Amino acid sequence: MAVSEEQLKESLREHGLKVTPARMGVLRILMESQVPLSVQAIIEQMKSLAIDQATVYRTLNTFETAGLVHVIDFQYGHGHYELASRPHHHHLVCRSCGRVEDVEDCRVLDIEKSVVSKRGFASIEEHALEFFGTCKACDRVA
Amino acid sequence: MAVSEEQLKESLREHGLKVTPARMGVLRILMESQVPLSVQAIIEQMKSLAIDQATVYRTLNTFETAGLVHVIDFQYGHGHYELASRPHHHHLVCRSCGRVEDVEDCRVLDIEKSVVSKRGFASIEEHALEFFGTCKACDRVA
DNA sequence: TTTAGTGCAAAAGATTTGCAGCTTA
DNA sequence: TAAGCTGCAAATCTTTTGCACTAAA
Repeated sequence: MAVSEEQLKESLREHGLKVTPARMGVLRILMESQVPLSVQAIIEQMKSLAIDQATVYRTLNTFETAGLVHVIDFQYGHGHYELASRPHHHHLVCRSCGRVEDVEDCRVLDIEKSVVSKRGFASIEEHALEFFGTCKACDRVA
Repeated sequence: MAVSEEQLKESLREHGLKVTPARMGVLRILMESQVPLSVQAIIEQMKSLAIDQATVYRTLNTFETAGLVHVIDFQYGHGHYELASRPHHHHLVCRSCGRVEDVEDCRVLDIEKSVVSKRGFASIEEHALEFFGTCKACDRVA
């Protein structure tokens, strides 16, 4: 879980970014999280480092442009950030408790291939796939 | 493309909603659109009917709760609304020009089944799948 | 008539930006 | 040192809400 300073610095440099306390902080939070985080959750955690929210927004945008993070949509009206370095996967979201699980099994590539060949599209760079349902714990309560 | 007043009224009543000019207007805009629309685009169109933006927001929330519309995420930071009555499909979005095409071919159900059986989830109610790429027109220009 | 919907204006939230000062490479 | 970050405060934008009034069933 714990991430070393060196890992953080190396990761930033690999993406051509300067090393600063704000970036180290945001990156550490994302690296140590098991689930995608909202901007607000990150801002909240960054307060302990006395980092301004404007900086958090700027940092996340920088990270996104640098390809360091992805934005995931859980249909809450705002995105959630996740490290782009994680292996390709999707999410399973419980609409009752908000619990999020990863889904490694991705068979979307077949669909992609046929979509590209049948359509007027030149290429597909990315796809987003999320599942929404009810987890067993919530189901038992209901 | 044109939608009759009767169709609009019937659709609203079917969902247990009162018939009002604001609702007829928003519903007509969604019915006549080939693509999912942002709230701002709808507000813009509703100005010609002298309907306030607060009413548009309220109307869209009402529609969503009533199951009349779905919100789609194109990763622009805000959702796009689409009629829920349309047959199940996904979207192909050109990141260059914003063009949106429907993808009828959905083979996600297989994934869903295995996800439910292997995981601690009781049920899956919905999934969201969007593709992002470059359309041929944009590809030629680039 | 009764309940629900709407306009208007204000409030609340979320995100972005200008600018001066500070830090990184 | 030069270029790029950051804090702070203000500006923008987006969405929600209170309330009096109006319209739908």
